[in-house]
Amino acid sequence: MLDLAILGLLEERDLHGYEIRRQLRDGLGLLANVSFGSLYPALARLERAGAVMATEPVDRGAPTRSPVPPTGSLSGERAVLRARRLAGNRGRRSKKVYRITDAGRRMFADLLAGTGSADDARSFGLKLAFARHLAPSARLALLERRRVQLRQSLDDVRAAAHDDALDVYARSVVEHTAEGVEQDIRWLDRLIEGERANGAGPEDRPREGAGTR
Amino acid sequence: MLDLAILGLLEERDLHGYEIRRQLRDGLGLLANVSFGSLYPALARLERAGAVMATEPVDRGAPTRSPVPPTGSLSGERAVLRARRLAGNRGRRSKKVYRITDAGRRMFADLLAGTGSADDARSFGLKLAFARHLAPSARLALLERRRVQLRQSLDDVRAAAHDDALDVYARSVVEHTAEGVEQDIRWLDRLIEGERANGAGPEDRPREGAGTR
DNA sequence: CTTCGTTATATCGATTCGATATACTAGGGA
DNA sequence: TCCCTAGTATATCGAATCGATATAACGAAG
Repeated sequence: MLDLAILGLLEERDLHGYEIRRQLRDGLGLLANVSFGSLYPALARLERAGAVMATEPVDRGAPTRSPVPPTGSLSGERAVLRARRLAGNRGRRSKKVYRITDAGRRMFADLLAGTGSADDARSFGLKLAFARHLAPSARLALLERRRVQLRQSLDDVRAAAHDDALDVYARSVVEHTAEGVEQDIRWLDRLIEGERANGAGPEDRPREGAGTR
Repeated sequence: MLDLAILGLLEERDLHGYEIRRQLRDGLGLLANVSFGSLYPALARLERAGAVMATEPVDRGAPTRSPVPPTGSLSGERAVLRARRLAGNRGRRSKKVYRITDAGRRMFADLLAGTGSADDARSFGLKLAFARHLAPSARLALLERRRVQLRQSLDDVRAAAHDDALDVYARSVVEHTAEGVEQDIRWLDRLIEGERANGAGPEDRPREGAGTR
């Protein structure tokens, strides 16, 4: 899930972890508010899998220092770092800038088109946010798969609403959930209609429509 | 999160794990469909914490058998079980029926009233579903806390929508998210109004003011 | 000069999920 | 009779994610 988001951003340009988080939060809002506790392990995972590679930023004067070895005393470690700083190491904290690889691009395409684990609202929202990378037919398929899932969800939640053992509060929760699903379905229907209108053209032309930024 | 749901159901009556899952799924729908991979660890956790206790169901003819020891051969283990069955052990698979303790009831009250980790939609929905166990003032406080959070979310997601680097698909996702939050707020407003109308009655006098002081 | 806010990477424990294994019963055909 | 499936029931495993926390550097404010 996170992998998709990371690779999607790296398709555009090279980024470091902090920047990835910011773009996800500022760009997609709540939907993609990801914590560092999942982001950094995810980046390490993707690097291990060969989907991304870490590149040293060029603006460093000195090569990356090895981590400070534990001395058993906090002040000891601080002393080491202070010595380094005073010794003329004026470089910034090393940023690890990540670049997507060919394998990563393949992985992104698979994640985006694949039917696996697209069943929660967040995964779907993320996929749709990157839907410009899909061929029109695959985009339509994504929307229709999601619609089928939501129809099923609506049936389930309506069945739950018929349970007469619910008190006012539980019932309100269930009914509000149903309304949310209905709104989702109407949204999907508008998107599907739009896709069909657009896709009426002759061929799949992946003409890019995103801003350059 | 799961702890709250489990304790809430056990407040009503004793239940075993499978039944807890069914009631959560059938009663609250999507909001509370929980997997066994979280349910059973949660029950073990609560038992360790002394919040619930496992009681043997009375309808067993024989005491619970110890687990079949590994013989190194599958057919060997099957043979043991077959022998048991043929020997007259007609009992069902042992169900572990859980009962809430006094400590569990206290824990439930704390989880329900506590402001901690109430920030996601699922936790809030769950709390509201059990809101009949709250004093009217605490119920109102829960709703108003949630409303503040949603207002903040709405600001965030609207800020995201102003990002002009978004293509049509990403923008649609963000706008739909905003609509969902708006709908949530309207729902909350209806609930809050209902609470105020109800709470005007002489019923519940909470003594210590849950609001302004 | 010290404190504060921001940028930046990283790890930890806890929770949750999905998949899987095991055990038992009941019913429906072949 | 014998097997196959479906339902009930408990349990564990690995992986993903979160929230909290630690560490580090730096510029601006005071």
